[in-house]
Amino acid sequence: MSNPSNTNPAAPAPSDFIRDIVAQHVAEGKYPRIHTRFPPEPNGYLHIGHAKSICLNFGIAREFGGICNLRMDDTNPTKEEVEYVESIQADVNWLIAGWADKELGLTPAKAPFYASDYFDQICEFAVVLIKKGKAFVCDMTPDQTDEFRRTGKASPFRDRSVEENLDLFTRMKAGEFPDGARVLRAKIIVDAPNIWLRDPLLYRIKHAEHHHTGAKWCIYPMYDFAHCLSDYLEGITHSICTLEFEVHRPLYDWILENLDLPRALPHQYEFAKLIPSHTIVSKRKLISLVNDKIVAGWDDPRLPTISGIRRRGVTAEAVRAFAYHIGVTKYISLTDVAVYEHAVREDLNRRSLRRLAVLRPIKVVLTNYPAGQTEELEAVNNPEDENAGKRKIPFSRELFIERDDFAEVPPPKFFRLKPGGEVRLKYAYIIKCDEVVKDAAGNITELRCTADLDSKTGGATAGRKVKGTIHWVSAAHAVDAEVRLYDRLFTEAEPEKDGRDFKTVLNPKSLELVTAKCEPSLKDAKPELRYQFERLAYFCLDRDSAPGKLVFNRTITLKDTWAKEAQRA
RNA sequence: UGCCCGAUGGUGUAACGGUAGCACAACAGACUCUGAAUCUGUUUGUCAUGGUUCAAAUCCAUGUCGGGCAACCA
Repeated sequence: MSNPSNTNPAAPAPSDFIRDIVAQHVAEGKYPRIHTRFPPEPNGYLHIGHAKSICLNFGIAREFGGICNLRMDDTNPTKEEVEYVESIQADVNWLIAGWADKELGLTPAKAPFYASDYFDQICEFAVVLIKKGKAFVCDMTPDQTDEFRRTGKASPFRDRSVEENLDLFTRMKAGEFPDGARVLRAKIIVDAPNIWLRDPLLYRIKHAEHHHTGAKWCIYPMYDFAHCLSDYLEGITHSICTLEFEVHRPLYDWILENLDLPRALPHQYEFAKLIPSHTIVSKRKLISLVNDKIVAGWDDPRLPTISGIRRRGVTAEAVRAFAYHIGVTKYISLTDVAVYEHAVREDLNRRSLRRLAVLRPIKVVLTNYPAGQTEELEAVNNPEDENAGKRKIPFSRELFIERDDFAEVPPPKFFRLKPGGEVRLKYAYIIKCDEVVKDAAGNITELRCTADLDSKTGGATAGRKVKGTIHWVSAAHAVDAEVRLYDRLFTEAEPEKDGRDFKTVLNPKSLELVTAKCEPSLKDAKPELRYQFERLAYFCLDRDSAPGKLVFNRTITLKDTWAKEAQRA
């Protein structure tokens, strides 16, 4: 178990500086209950970086007996869409299923939370600030506002009367002014060292339909105003976000502290977001990979999107184990994809059903095995799990083996099949290669071998030691499957290092299609199960499969020390 | 430029003034009817310079390097 806290209550829970703070608060009894939230903006698909945040927020709720709200941070109607709301919900549910479902906070309607559901209350808070003389309506153009804020100058509208501000804000809300004509601003410090305290914008005019509130509003709160108040309204105790919001924290606190709120205030804590190697995570660049048809869609198994990860066959448990391993700090670092791959392999090794399948077949004929005879051989489903049971595999005179498992001129330390050499067929016989048959062009078309008929697993000479064991499939019984061999999308750890165009370092072999020969039991492959094609890789059934048409995705290869060895030679 | 944050092996992380540990990676070996898994072992580290202290990765100062913010985005 890579994340002991997943199943073993006695194992140590993850520990990091944020959890230390939370634990301290729990010890002090500072809050009646720990309450976190995951607040994505519904303007794109969730990716592995979000997964880190989800695991952190839901994990804390889980470990400290709290709640974590999924909240759509939807304060900008021109960028957000229902399609994204739905995908976010699906991705979060998938990632926390069976792990933190009980910690998922839901609205009375059993739906996720929406910041836009608080627009009435947020608007009332704006009025409170105006009445306290702590907010004003500003008529400057966006360019002027930028200029004044950059240079630390006061807006000429800063000292409007409360009455005028109230009137203007009411009329903003009523739709009397066009987009951009006026904004509501907090009155804090015009030349504060922290830009976010230089009379920041609270509300702007946008005559736009909102995916959740429809045409009700033409003014929308800015992130800084909506976020802290949404947190407060939901009773959030620990508002955990990424490092770029660190400089916003004084504003977060200022708004809440200047509203005379009766309940305990939430506090913001920041951590470094995940930067995974060998991929890109930026929304804009992900979109361009999709639009340029470099990948097949948002859930292309090569993408680091949660939907892509899921389709690739990675389990939620593996993603959570990965999140556990990388930890949480304020240090911005590049996380080697090897850490992720290790978590995926560890999980798949434990749960996968072993199957025999040949990706690049070469025919083998056992000349001393009776034509027309078929045997059923017993095979173990999962050596890591006795309860997975056993199955039968048919064996006959003509077989397929992997092209890589035969070498006419074997390199040093090659202990697979070679002319005159012996190898064991897994669960079956030891065979010896007598003859290599080639076509006119010199391509190998067939290997003629003899089997040691007493060497069958369990048989008289079964104990004979041969160095290699290879997988195989009975030619007459094999079922074909389309197999999609996925690999890393980029050849470089940092595709955009030193400003290079990430499209120049795409891995040309990130997807390779083959038609594999599979053992017949794979006809009944199920989408919810995971398979290891022995000695090759882990696979899952793709949703493109149909009755009579098998499609498998390669999730990840087995570690291959031989490939490394062979490369060195 | 201003403000803010950070720096521990190749990579990621722990050590909360008292033996620098763990994971990944790499390498070597054992085992193996998966060149997988498993097991054993090995290599490699506190950004720099001062200071405080019996004792500093940890506290302080300065510097260096890296990052964030300076949207009517979040």
